[in-house]
Amino acid sequence: MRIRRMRLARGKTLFRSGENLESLHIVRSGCIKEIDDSSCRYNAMINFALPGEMLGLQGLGNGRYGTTGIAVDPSFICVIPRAAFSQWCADSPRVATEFIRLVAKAGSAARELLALIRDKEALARVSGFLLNVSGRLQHRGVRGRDFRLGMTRDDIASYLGMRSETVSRCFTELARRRLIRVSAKRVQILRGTELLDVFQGV
Amino acid sequence: MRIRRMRLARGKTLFRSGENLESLHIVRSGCIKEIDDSSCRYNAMINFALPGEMLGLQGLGNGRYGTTGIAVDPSFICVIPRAAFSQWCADSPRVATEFIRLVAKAGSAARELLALIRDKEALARVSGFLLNVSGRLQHRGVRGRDFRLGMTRDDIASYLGMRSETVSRCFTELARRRLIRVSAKRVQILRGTELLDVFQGV
DNA sequence: CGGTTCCTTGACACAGGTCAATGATTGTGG
DNA sequence: CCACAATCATTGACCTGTGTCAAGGAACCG
Repeated sequence: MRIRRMRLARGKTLFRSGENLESLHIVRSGCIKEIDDSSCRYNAMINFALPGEMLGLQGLGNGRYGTTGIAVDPSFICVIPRAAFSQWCADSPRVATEFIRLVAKAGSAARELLALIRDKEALARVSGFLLNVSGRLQHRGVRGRDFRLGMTRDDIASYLGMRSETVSRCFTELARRRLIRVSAKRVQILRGTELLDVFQGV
Repeated sequence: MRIRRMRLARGKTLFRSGENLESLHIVRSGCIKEIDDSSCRYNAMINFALPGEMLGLQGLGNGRYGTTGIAVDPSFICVIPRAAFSQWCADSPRVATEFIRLVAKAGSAARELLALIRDKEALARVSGFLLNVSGRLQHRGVRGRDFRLGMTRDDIASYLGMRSETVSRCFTELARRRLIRVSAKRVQILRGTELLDVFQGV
């Protein structure tokens, strides 16, 4: 049961919702979005994985992928066969406990997003989203203030529970205030502190 | 390491956010709401546990309670010491795997709520909420079409990402259409099928 | 029985959804 | 490498759902 590596072109599908969960994945480079195609909404993005992050954990609940994973940027992926994963858990309770921890953490990500969407207005959501991406990139040691957002505005909109027009307006407004700079898919964070203020609704 | 049972009066706190996770809990009767007091919002309910359901799972990620648990009805609770839980996991990989499943499922509940809030308007959210409670009660074999909602309108509102006034208006509207009957905290579901239609936004 | 908390209802305002038109970017085939 | 088409992003004008504020009534509790 070897761990494989693979390349995935933009727009290609890594796994499909409902399929048997054969492998877990780790993103080495690029970006994979998870969409919920069970939803009536078209293209409802419910998560996205940046370099260093894991995919498929929530599917362990019932052995099937709960989402469809699509590359929004050319990506490089580690593939961990499920059998290997199960073997590790069986071999070592310590590993199993660690995985419980990981899965629980994946759940709390959903909870954070929930809080963002329930309690904040549009501009705060977009600020929070940008800070979240920035933080996650920095956490892995890369360029956290100047990055490419491979996903479309529609993806971001469905992720944040709003419309792409509103996302666009928020980007424009934050740029007008000189907190960020945007050109197409490239985003620069100019004033992180003030962006945090907007996020927290000061 | 015995499993204890305890009684909890309405309004009493079962555990507090940030405290060391000493036990997991199962609700035998009554209802426990979990609120997120880290949020700036007052009384932000992020979950509630009905009879037969487990509490605290998402806290396994870091060994602390992530929420505060409060009884909204007089409740009867099973207390499982964390040490007992860890012991089971260490003794049997099978139990550990089962817990991974449970924790993953707890995460998917958050995801469902997320979908409800992102994609549906107020009336659909309230319908979905009522169907959810009804289904969970029936799942445990009890009166699923006629139940008491111990929590306040404010709790429901914060759970569903809206205002208590709007929750009230939705209840009134559903009652006007004769899909439910409401008197204070008592709710009867009269036409489940049509309620489902409203939920799905027909 | 009186006070407190909770619920309902109405009037009004505004954030964000909707629709439509234009411009920018990306991808493709010659 | 360029030209053309398709997709994606931006902006404006308008409209609607839900938040906000306020007032009155019902339920609950000591």
